[in-house]
Amino acid sequence: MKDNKISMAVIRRLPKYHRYLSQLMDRDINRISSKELSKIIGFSASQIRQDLNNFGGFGQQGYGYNVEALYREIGKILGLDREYKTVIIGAGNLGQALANYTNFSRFGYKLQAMFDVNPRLMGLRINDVEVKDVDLLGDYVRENNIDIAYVCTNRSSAQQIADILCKNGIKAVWNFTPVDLVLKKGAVVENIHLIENLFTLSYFLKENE
Amino acid sequence: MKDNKISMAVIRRLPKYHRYLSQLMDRDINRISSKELSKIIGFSASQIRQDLNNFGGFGQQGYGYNVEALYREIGKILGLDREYKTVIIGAGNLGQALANYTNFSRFGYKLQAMFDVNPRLMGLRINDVEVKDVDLLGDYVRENNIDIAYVCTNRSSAQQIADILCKNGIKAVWNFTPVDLVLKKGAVVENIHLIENLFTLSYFLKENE
DNA sequence: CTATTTTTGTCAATCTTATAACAAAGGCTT
DNA sequence: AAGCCTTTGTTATAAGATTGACAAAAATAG
Repeated sequence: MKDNKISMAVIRRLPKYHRYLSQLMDRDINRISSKELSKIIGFSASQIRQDLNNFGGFGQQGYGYNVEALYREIGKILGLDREYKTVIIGAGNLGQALANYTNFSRFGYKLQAMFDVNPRLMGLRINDVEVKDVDLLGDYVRENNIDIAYVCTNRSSAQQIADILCKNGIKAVWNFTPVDLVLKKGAVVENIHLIENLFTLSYFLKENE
Repeated sequence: MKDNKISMAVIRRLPKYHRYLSQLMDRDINRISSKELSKIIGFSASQIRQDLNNFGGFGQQGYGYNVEALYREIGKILGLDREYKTVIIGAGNLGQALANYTNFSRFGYKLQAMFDVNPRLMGLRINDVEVKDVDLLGDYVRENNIDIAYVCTNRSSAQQIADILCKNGIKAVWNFTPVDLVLKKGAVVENIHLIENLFTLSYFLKENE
């Protein structure tokens, strides 16, 4: 497996490969060519071969790719071969929705605790996880070696929460607030900017008319 | 305003311009150069100028861009100069979270109704919007000329819902399920694939170590 | 009113990403 | 077992996106 600088475009396609391979496994298909995969996933066969070849030759000429092996390899590349301790900050509807997603846990993202400012939510248990006072966040993250924090607060407290997280050694932040968080060098971030996605949707709606 | 084929990369940056311009307006700044904007938004000044120039020369040499005018122009490009009738399918935590977002309504996305299969949720009012039986979805969409549907169902019913929506003239689908929906030609789709975003986050986490 | 500074719009160059082409490897058929 | 067919890995080519450079326009300063 060569490791020299995979392009962003490739990385962002990997989860989709992973998902489609999982589907193939469900259908008990254990072999697939780039051409067949192209048909169902919508990327060109050439692109698929080139993408996968970034990580070493998983395929075999005249045969194609072994679905299960490829699925596992891509999982490994994405870091799904280990567990992550996660917390949710903001126990509103969105935070609760994320807490209830069984899928995340299935792939190794283990929710340890939730935090909120609202005293009425504290002590509540959602999907067997307790909502704690956000004042305890920093200590909790540090003492429990939390890997990933899902930030579902409102816009105004997001950066302040991010600062607390970074100060206490968070490794990754999943940001659901409409703010571009500034993090320390040790931490990475991915954003779900809902409103931006909705705006592009209405752009395409107009274009399509 | 030239209209000949704007690239996808540009489109996806527009909402971010819109957001930062809004911030500038809040701070009563009514003029900005590409260089200054570059510093706060993080795109290169050259890219900013080229992006904006796709839609016609909004700037003025020696002066820069008028913040409010530019904000309004980008809003217009994104289709924010009109209202959209929306529905939510799936009134679980996520559906409820979306129903409670005041931001969407502020930008013209007006929630008309919610739908669910669960009889216990029917009749419930969330943020003043009623949860209806999903069996009524098709008729409702057609009769009320719904523009956009937010699909927050589980994976297994998503495509079936999409078919109903298309058959009844939906124009856009905002898809929160981990499925790639197949739509009729008249409809556009944007996906929020949470798990894919989370996977890339753990990839970056590993890379960053 | 003139000179200087700022800053855009735009063209050219570079860098990145995607597609096409094809030799080499290996499976499959008869 | 021989020959044909499939399919990869990889290189070459094309397309797309970003950055750099600079003339022309307009503001600002003196």
